[in-house]
Amino acid sequence: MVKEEGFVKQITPKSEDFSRWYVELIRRAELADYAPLKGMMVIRPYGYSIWENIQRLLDQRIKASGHQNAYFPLFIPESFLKKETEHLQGFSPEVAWVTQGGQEELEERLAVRPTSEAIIGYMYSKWIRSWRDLPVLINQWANIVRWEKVTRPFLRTTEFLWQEGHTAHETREEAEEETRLILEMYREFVETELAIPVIAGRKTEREKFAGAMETYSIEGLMSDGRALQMGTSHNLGQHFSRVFNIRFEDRQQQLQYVWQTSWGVSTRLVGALVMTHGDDSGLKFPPQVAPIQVVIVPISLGNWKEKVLPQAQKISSLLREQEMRVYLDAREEFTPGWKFSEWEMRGVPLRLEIGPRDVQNNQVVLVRRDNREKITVPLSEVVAKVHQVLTEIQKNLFHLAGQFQQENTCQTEDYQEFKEIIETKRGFLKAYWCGQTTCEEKIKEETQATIRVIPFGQPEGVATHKCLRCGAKAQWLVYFAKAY
RNA sequence: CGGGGAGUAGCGCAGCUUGGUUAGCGCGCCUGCCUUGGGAGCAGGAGGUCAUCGGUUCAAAUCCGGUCUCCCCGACCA
Repeated sequence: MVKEEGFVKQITPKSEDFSRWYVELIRRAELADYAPLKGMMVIRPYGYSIWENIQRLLDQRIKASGHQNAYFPLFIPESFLKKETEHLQGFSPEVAWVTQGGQEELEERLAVRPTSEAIIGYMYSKWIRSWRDLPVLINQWANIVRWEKVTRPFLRTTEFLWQEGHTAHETREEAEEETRLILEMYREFVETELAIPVIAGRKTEREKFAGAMETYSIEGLMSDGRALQMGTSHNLGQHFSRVFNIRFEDRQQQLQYVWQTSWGVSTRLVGALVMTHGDDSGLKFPPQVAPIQVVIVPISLGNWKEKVLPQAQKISSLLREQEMRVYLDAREEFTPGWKFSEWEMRGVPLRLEIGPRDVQNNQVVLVRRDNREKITVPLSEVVAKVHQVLTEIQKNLFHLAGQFQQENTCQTEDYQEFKEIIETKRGFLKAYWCGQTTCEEKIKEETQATIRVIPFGQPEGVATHKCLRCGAKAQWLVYFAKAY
């Protein structure tokens, strides 16, 4: 174990200033850089690679559950957006408009999609005629524009990348089932691949998606004690089908409006990875989504190019044959020590060192990013061992994040104590709530904490408790937190 | 969108109060030698429309105004 200090220079320690640490790290690790436009960023190759891994792993799940990918237009005519007033009102402050094409003023303004319910709803009304056409299970990978006032790299940018699923069903029950199934898919995905434990549940009326009947979400707890919404799944009911006239003839030959859902996760997940796992030395990526899973650093001593490098290259190909993402850092202009620090900062889960001594002894040295443990491994066992250690790191990161979440989740029935905890420790706060929006809003005003989620699996006897703020009969046990 | 802070070499900063030769420093970068198992050393070198536009002045990084961008704290959101 080596002291953290001195490993990474020029990055503000996480404990000292979390926000600075976050933005400095993202730029130094080359995940992203600011574009010369307000609130816009460039996702650089190293950062985009994470998104590609997220896409690949999530896309597999989306397709395995019967959905297909498609692509809808970037622009939405204003009249389409206006049809659903609740939806429009929810988004209007953050819609970007196109008013001119070439030299000509457009007759109708075009919205740059803030989400695609409207245009997809319109298309569905053309495609759906009979119950035999249902369900429609479509997903699109796309970019979205929301004119946000306050932006932060990955967490909230004016343009971002996401996946949005839009489905249409015969019955309310089927739509509800889809909504819940997708939320569960998100939970499993985020916990398995990103190693981030989340709380799944239902959103309150106030936090619901504009135009939705129900919104479900998964919420993670970042290591500064603030909550981050990491994925949402909406049961849209018949709101949009009534507005866009998406009707079908049911099994009893009756005309019905379809029941719809929509759901998405975004490039925000990359920010969640940074904030959940990173430390003072830099990033710490779970192997499943790490751009580079193993970095091989040959120790450049003496005639290392003849003795050490070939061995390193051989190991590199062996690991690549196993579909591992490997980078052999044979650059001569940097010393091994420099490379160690650099790759730690950039979050590579496992480093493989090989020097003259190791070649002599037919071995390599593995060093874990998560706990800095050094493991000497005989050459013959390298592939198996690397595989095993990567699996352990993935598990360990999830375990550590889970521990953090537990340690930072409190429950209280005392409003004064609630305020203190939110003020000092932050984290998740479980508390009873009467179900009234007015109470929810007052708590937000007074403490800045919002109800992140009404978790599934409510405990017995909630009604015997009192609302945290008003003292009325409790309806739910909910998770409060300061949120991003 | 309100309140506060900032923009000088790739990065981190000094210089600005009190305008005046050639705008500095550390790291990084380039060349060479030498090194390399936790961010090596020496020597030489390159790199700047001082965010941007305008104003004041004989003279502006420095003074005044507009704009853009970033950071922090609030109201809104993936």
